[in-house]
Amino acid sequence: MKSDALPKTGFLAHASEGLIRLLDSLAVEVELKEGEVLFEQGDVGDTLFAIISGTLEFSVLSREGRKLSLDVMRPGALFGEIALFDPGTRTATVTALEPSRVRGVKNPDVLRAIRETPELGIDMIQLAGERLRWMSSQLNEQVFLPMPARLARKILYLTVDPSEALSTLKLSQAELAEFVGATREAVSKTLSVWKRANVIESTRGGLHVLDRDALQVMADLHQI
Amino acid sequence: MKSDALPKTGFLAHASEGLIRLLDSLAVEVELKEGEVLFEQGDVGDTLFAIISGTLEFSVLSREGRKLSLDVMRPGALFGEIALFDPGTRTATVTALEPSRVRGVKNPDVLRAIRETPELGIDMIQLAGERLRWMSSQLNEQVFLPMPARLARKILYLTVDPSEALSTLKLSQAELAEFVGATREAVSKTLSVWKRANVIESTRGGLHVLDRDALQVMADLHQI
DNA sequence: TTCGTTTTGTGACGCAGTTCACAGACGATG
DNA sequence: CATCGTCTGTGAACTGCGTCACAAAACGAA
Repeated sequence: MKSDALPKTGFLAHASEGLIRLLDSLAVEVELKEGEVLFEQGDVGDTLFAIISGTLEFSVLSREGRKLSLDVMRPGALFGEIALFDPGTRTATVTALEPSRVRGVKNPDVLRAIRETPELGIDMIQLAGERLRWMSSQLNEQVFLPMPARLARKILYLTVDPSEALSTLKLSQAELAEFVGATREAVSKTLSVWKRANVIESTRGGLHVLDRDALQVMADLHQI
Repeated sequence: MKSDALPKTGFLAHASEGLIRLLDSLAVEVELKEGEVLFEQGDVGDTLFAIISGTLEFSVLSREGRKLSLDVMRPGALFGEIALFDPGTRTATVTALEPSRVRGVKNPDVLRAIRETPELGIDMIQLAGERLRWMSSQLNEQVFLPMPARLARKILYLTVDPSEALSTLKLSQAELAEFVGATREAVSKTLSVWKRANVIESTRGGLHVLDRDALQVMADLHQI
């Protein structure tokens, strides 16, 4: 079961000992294949997860099945905290982008642990705070920024990963479009312009950032 | 200072004793005039607030000064929880819509109280969970729903208040537009249609809901 | 190599909402 | 009651982006 140690990256990098212990002792490990769904928006769930290895996608769905991807989560990330204390349905869908392993702790176990170790409660509130801040920024971008600015931001955000060499992003234009909340065609047209301006270069199923500063400018510009 | 007892509505209705005691003993009361800003997006803040009386507006701003109003908060509501444990700036602006009184507790006091009474930490996490769920639904609506559906939803949401008689909403069309994330003109045109269909009636600076069910339908329709 | 499939590139067209520009309507205030 | 500022209604023009409709690459498999 507990095949590997917890990564010391992401949220876990600065988590309290109580949380580490909780994840080490009471967690159940789950293995996910590429493309497999851990949970879906609307499911009832009472489990908090930590990523041991792999990358998972975090997205929300409209009633008609349109999808808005919000984040790619990496080892050390914690998620699923909403459903923990507020009994209800999941507000997002989490899918494995590659073979991954996560560890889950259930509601009652976390509650018990918090009553024993209040520090753990503070950890959880901090986690919720970060998520809230993040959601708030997403709402802001989606509402106020035009598509090209959102695209530039997502590309910048998704390529800050230190593990990836040279700012490469391996997402198809269709997937990128889901992150940006636009159509594949619109994304394709904007990327074409940026390619001609030597801001990025692209291959089938991926793209390189050549001029980060130029993208930074696009991200702030609210017209073209 | 503590001129009044805490209301037993909103989040405070089901809050733990520890939270009530915290707000009764360590909180500082603040009086707000109509239109006064309690805190602004970008401010640094470390205070959690509870509304004693009045109504406050919760909104986010774009860099260019465009505003998206998200909620009207009433007595018993708790807010400002993000900045509590995650040292950073406020993600929203809170303004008094009428003369109001709020009580605030500072970060260190809450932290100390949580370490003494873990139950309080669970309260806070639950609050954060509710807020997260709410933000998530807002993001969903803003991204996926066309303007008339968003308008119908906001009207329905803002008129569920039991204290107001007969589903009256006292907001100008310009203010409503800020809630919906659209222009005043667009809102005006949609309201005109609904008036002609006897779904609502409107006066200067306010509106009555006549046919809640019809609005309900509009809120779900994704076209027209 | 030669298919078949999945991605990418682009154009034509439509439409929801914005912007701009007024014209009335209402309610305060002198 | 006359006037002024703030709301409301509505049209015309513009536009960003979605929808539709292909064509051209890129890649895998046979």
